[in-house]
Amino acid sequence: MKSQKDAYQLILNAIDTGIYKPGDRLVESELADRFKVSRTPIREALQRLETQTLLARDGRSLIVASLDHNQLAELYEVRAALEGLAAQLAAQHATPEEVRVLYDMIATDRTFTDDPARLSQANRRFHNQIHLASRNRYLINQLEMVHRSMALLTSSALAVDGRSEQTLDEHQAIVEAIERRDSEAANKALKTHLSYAFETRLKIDAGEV
Amino acid sequence: MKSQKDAYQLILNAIDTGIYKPGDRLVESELADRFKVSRTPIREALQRLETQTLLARDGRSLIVASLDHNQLAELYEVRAALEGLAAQLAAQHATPEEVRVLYDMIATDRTFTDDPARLSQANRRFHNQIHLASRNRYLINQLEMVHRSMALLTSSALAVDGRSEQTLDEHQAIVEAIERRDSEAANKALKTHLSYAFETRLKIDAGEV
DNA sequence: GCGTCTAGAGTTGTATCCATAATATCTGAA
DNA sequence: TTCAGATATTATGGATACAACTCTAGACGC
Repeated sequence: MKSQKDAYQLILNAIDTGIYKPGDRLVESELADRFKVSRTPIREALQRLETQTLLARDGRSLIVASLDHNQLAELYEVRAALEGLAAQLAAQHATPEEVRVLYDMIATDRTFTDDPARLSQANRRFHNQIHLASRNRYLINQLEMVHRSMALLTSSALAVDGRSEQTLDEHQAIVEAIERRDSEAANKALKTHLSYAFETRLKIDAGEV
Repeated sequence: MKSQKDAYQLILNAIDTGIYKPGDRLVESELADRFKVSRTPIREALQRLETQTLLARDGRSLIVASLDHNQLAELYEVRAALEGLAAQLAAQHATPEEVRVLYDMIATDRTFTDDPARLSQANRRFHNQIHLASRNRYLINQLEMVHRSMALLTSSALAVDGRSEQTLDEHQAIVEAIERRDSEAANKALKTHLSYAFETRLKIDAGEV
């Protein structure tokens, strides 16, 4: 049975896989048709997506949100603050087991630095693990939203030459700070990491245009 | 005409005015009845409120979210990070006019330090003004959500003896840092301010129980 | 008397219908 | 040819009807 949660996921996937691109108008009846459900669950899913700012209003209708240069910069500022806080809290709360898991992740990730898609997923899991270690559910939620916005609306920045190795080195520095329980250093290390990531993205965007 | 936005506001107000308290179950047909609209706009409003974590699921039904001690602490941590960032950015972007407005607000607020309700509203406006000066729309959004959670789910912390004057002195310090364009100091001043505010809240909660 | 199964009421979830608003198109005139 | 006005089509928002699911209470059997 299709349900409201399904409709939400289905639309999310459709946006994710590029069936609907930023700026595209989403027509309820069209979505209902595509996913073989009535307009009701579609409408509710769309509203959810709208409140999460993944969709935007254009007059009366909804379009897939897009991030212009300024918005991307703004998003990165907020993300840096939240991720920095997560690292800081992780340094305070992470158990030895969690630290080991983080180290293991980095070690594993080093074995496929030439597979950007897989690395991107691994990157996501790494950051997620830090979020969880923060022991702050509200923060975890906020970061999930931030990541969703970024994941859907931008392509991966890990395909640049040498960026993979650099990324993992930065990850290493973050985990070391967490292991030392040095929350200040962890905060800073994560912010630095994101700063480089943002820089890389900007370079990609500049080149692609 | 009742509309979906109205339903959202109506439910929000109903929670705000204590008609529905944290933990209360919200029955769609009951709300529809109360507000003289059909279940459709009610449902959409409820979904919005749920994604904003003002409502939580309990099995199949929705209840008004509540903040326990831990959640309140978690919320304050995130709020401090975001408000700190806002102050930091405000120090970078605020125009002289905006700084003057902030100073004016403090001056005005000093004239009614004995009216907690009015002061609470003024406090809200003051912080809002700083948010706007950050020039970061995403951040403004996030902070609006944080404030909504806190405003709905906790009573004001400004009714404590002497806290009003102290609050305004802290506000003064924040604005001075912004005026000096000292973003680091602004960040710190706002975080300190919130730290005291949280401390006050904890004292209230401890006394009330 | 206790446990389980069934029947029923109540609530959420889905589909469809209707009304209204917005937009696009077509026609006519300048 | 272009602009304006009117009309027609289409999409969204709201109401209602219907189905599925859950939880409870009562009855029957062990």
